[in-house]
Amino acid sequence: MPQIAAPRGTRDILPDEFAARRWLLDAHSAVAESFGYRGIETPIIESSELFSRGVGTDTDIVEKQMFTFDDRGGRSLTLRPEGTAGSLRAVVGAHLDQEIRPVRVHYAGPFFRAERPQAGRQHQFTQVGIECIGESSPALDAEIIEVAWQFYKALGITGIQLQVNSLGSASDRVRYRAALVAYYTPLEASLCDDCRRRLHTNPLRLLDCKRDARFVEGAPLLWDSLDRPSRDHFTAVLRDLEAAGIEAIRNDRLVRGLDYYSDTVFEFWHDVLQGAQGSLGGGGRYDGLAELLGFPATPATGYALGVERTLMVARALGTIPQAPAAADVLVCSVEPAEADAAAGIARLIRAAGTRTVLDVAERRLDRKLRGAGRIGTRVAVIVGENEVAGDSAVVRDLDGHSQQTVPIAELAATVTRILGGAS
RNA sequence: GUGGCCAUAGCUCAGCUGGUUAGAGUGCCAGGUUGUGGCCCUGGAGGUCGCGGGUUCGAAUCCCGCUGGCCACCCCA
Repeated sequence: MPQIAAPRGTRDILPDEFAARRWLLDAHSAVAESFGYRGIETPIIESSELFSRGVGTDTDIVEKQMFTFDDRGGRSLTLRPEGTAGSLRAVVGAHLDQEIRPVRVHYAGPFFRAERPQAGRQHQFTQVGIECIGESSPALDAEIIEVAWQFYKALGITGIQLQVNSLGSASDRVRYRAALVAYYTPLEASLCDDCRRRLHTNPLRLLDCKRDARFVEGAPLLWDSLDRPSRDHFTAVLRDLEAAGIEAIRNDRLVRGLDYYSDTVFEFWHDVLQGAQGSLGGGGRYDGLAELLGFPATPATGYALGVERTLMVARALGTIPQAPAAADVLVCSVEPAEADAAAGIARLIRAAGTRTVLDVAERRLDRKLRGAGRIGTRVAVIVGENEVAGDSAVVRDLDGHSQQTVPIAELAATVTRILGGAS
């Protein structure tokens, strides 16, 4: 019978990697909370409509990357492809923004997109993110970027490249889109296949075509279509970033793949990862999203960062801390006759708050001690015939190569002292 | 979704133009040391050669399909 494997595009997180992820996730929570963000968790399945209306029907995500299915009542549900729409639905739906403004929240969890899998691109992937909901101040755009910046710093990741741009208001974008289409339409015959498609589906995407770069040079600039408030907003964001000591690279061709963005958009890149994998995360302002979802107009801004890709960078840079040993102490019996006594001693040591592994297998003592070295415990406690007779145990300091016979009453304290002193 | 590369012990890989018992290193288990680790020596277990079909006297090796991984593109985390 064929063995069952994890589905295509999904992976198991085994203990070594689990520790590294927890390190990253804890760092993100800690940094976000240091800015006053509070944790939230929203459903992994949502109404398909949340994304078709929120993210946009013409986006790649909604067109071809969603895992969608009908529930038993015939309602269309979707495995969430991104976190912003759900977070906004949750916060505004619960009227949290009626109590405190802005509402600052952070989250972490799995997301799903049905693209062809590749390193750093899986059907199921993980993002950490924050959303700042209820106010339109440019200071908040700068604030969320600073949170991300501090997060990378906490991970020891240097060399992050921050790109920023402004998409302007919804009406600015309509105006700009028209200007772009007017510019490209006469050129249509000379465009690459992808660009001809983009011209009709998502004209803003024309800007990041690599093949038709020569046309991009002469294309109208987004900035020229922005009205005064949007220009002022973006100028203020740039000023705040500079004041925070964050280097931002203006990229007037940066357009994000989701329809709900307006004004500030940004992305984080790192060049130790090749190609598109270097895109670590991004975000921006989405003042129009709440209305698209049927809620009262509510300005908001936020970001989402890819956990797997960030870990790839941290691994490449060697900033992931060594995973702690699984336990501090190995308790082993010498002969099967001492198994019960050894188990009791292990309980005693655990009760004192020390992580303890018990080995009462029928094998030679030297193999058990070798196992202690493999696990990485710093202390071995040996329980043999003599020790049981004397209500004691041998406590061996594996780093210090010394050992002593200790009465059971003093065992836990002795172990704690060795562990405390050795580090 | 489009195109390309790849798939052999738990892991990293070797296996020449098809040839009979598929190997190495490492890890695992055991013995050397009838109660003391990290080194060393010896032995052992462990493989439907990703899956299915085809060509052939004979397939890990050649062909086709499938599955999975990787790479580029699209796009994005």
